[in-house]
Amino acid sequence: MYLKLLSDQFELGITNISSEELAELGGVNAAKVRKDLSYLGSYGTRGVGYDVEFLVFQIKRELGLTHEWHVVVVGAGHLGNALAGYGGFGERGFPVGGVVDVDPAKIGTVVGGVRVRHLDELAAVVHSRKISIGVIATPAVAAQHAADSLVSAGITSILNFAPTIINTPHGISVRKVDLAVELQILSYHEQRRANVREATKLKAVPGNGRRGASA
Amino acid sequence: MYLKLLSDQFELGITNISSEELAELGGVNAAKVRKDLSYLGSYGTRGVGYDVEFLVFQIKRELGLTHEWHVVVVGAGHLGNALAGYGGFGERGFPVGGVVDVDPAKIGTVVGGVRVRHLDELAAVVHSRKISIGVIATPAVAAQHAADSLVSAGITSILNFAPTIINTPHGISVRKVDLAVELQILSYHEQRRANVREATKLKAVPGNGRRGASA
DNA sequence: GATTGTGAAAGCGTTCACAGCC
DNA sequence: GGCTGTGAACGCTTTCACAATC
Repeated sequence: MYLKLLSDQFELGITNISSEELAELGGVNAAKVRKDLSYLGSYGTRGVGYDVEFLVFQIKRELGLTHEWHVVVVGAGHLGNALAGYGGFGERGFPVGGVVDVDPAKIGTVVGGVRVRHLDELAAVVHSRKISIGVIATPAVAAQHAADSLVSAGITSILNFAPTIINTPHGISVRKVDLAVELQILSYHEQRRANVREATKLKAVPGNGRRGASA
Repeated sequence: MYLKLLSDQFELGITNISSEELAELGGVNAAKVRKDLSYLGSYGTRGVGYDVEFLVFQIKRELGLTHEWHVVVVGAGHLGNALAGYGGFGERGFPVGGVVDVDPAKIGTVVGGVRVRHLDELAAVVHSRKISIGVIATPAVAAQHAADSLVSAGITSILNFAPTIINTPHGISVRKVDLAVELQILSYHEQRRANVREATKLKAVPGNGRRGASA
């Protein structure tokens, strides 16, 4: 959040910012901002504030965003195509270094600017392009095989879009984007809204108020 | 998490479960399980445990998952196609009730089992199919217009896949799936691994150990 | 005078421990 | 005896408040 806010401010030409201003932008407490930023080091100036550009650099350094991380996408279907062509990938420091699939019809086609190669060549692709992150964009049944192939190829960070949980050895970082869970959270909000509407409707009917109910 | 674990156990034929067993499965504390479940009501039986099927129903009821929530996908590109055809959508209670786009070439084609209609017809699609959740799968530049159209059509829950933040009136639930943030988290893990490798390498070189460093 | 950096206090979620119940 | 439900204890995160610094 700090990286996003500070980058935006820098784009707007703001060179210096106080914890109070930053807290306002992020909707959090100013003391929390100062304590959070203090973990990076003592980069503020008392009576002045923080240098926006310097802080952006320090946060990027901590997150490992001072250089690019190449990603390989496993699966050249609609999802693989969407991810490889996604505006937020290459532009934000994660260029697509490779796309692999098992479908002969897809191998050789160009997706996201790179030529699709066979899953069996994954290790070669990973090593020649210095790829460090793998993205699984296969159907559920192929996800575990994709994960095993990525681990064999030396990948230690995996982003899983398949609707199934993958098993990996200890030491591998896995993030799962679960669309069903996202929708479940939204459905919970919808359900609460429906409950409120229901309660309001009941209250509006005379004689239906709960007896003895206090404010 | 409880819903997932309990559903899995029910599939396996387990009809009763103790907080201890459930805690073990979820890798959490048994007291936490009991306290969490107590918010649903007192559905356990002392000396026995919880009825798995009953608990699954109660959790689903709380989350609003006892009936289906129809979704409309805005954007029939690769991402829209991937989402509409995603294994975790319809099967998990979120059938795709409509897909809309603005590209004349896409209108009329079939995506995820439904015919693509024009964005201008969104309100009609939403009302005729009783749709309550909108999914934005457009390029960044079109996302705000998509959001405005969804809100105008009466949608109150939006799942945003576009790489930009959308503005909505108060009372609208918005979830954003930010691929760049997912990758940033993985890059942080990679960076830490790289730091550890670096530190190990330095330690391995004789005479490079930090003087006065304790265990 | 303004703002940071940080000990101390407050707040909050988690865990313990046991009374209550089957 | 076994297990739940929950008040109390604990520990971590957030916020306050102010000395240190520009």
